[in-house]
Amino acid sequence: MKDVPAAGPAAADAILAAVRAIPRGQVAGYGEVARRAGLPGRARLAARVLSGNTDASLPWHRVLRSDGRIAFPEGSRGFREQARRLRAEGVAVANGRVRMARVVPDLDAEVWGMP
DNA sequence: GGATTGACAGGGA
DNA sequence: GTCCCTGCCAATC
Repeated sequence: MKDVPAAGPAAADAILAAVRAIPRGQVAGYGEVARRAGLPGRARLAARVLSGNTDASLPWHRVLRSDGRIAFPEGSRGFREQARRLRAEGVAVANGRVRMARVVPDLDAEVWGMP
C-alpha cells in the first residue's frame, strides 16, 4: 500500500485513466489530472504522457493549464485541434482560453467520486 | 555521470 | 487583468 507509484508505466496509465474520466463538456488542469491519478505535483508528467499518447479516443483536449489556457502556442496545430474539439463539445473557447468550470460542485464531486 | 528541456504551477510586479 | 521569474519532477541529450 505504498503511496504514489514512482513514475512508471503505471503512473502513465493512471494519468490516462484520469483523463478518460473527464466527462464530455468538462475540462481539467494538468495538475488536477495528475492529482486524481495519484501523482500530486506531477503536472509535467501528465503533460509528457499526453504528448506521447497516440490514443485518438483519449480526450486529451479536455486537459488545460491551471489558468484554463490551452497549453499549445496560439496558431499551432495542436492548439487549433484542441480548441476545435472543445467547441465541438460545447466548451467556450475564447482567445486561446477556456472558461474554467467555476461551479460544478455536485457534478465535480460525482465525477471524481469525492466531495 | 551531469546538463538541458518540457502540452506545468504558483506567486509577484 | 497580463507578463515575468522561480520551483518541481521526470525524461532525454
